[in-house]
Amino acid sequence: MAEAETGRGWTDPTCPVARTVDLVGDRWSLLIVRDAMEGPASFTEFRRRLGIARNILSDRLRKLVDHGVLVTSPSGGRHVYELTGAGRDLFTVVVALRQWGERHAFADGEPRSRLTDAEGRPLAELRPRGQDGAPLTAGATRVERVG
Amino acid sequence: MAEAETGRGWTDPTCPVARTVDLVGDRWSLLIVRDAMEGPASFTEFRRRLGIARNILSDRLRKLVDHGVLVTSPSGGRHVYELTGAGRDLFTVVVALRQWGERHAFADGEPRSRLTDAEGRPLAELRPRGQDGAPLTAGATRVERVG
DNA sequence: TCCAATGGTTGCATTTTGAAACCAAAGAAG
DNA sequence: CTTCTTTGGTTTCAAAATGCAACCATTGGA
Repeated sequence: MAEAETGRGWTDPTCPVARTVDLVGDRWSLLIVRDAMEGPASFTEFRRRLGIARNILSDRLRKLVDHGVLVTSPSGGRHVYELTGAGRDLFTVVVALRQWGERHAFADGEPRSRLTDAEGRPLAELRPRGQDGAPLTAGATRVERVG
Repeated sequence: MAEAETGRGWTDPTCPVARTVDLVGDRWSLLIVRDAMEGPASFTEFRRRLGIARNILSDRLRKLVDHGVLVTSPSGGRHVYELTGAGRDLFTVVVALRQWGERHAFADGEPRSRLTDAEGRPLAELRPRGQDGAPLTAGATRVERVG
């Protein structure tokens, strides 16, 4: 039943937002991807860092592999999970979630982890922009519906 | 029990990514926010567009209001839900999810909705960048852990 | 040969989800 | 003022997802 949603079963088949949520929008997948951004990791490493139940982790890793987000090398003893190109491409989503959380999910002064460049400087804030580079609010955009 | 996670109960209290996932990372909240981006909407409008169960929609709307993502005007007969500033700020997250879905969640030629500017042109692709504007991959960044 | 570590799977109880039925308030229709 | 429809829910209950604990299989030493 890991493949049950490949053909139909999408929440909203024509919406790319809904498809992404269907694939990685549960409580754990994006946190697994977040940790995988720091490098290949084993089942046990994910488990220690996330405090996730074993069977849930097993299920999520299998689904992420099925969906082409992770690959695993089934060599002896110790499996290592690593992001694919599609998985690394989720970096933008993770950063967007992180920046929103920094702005809206903490009280002033609460301790929080930070994402920086190699020299310890914070990243620029992500912002939707037009092809000309001008920032766009939601009101300045339109969804072209296909149906 | 809508407030049970305010004090503790976070999946990973110091991580802004995890906090955001705790707040809006279920199967429906981000789709509600996505639709709310197109303008204020009523309970019934959300229900028709999403095909969501009534009680789940009721619960999610209440939580999103509690979390400061939506506001509702409890005037007669018909409630209207509208994004707050924090809610509109989720636009970046929605666009990031949409762009990833466009790249990785469709087979070639499958019909899909598109997001454009007011003139029908596609948006620029979101990319994490340093303060100097240079694109950054995950490998070129670090998470400063606080614990 | 035994033993510990890794990478899981299998119950089973709890929680979340969802479909359908029910309820209440506000207009509109008569 | 009474009835009917629309809107905005709540309640109920079955099914699915979740998580804890126990168990199993393979690998690689001591």
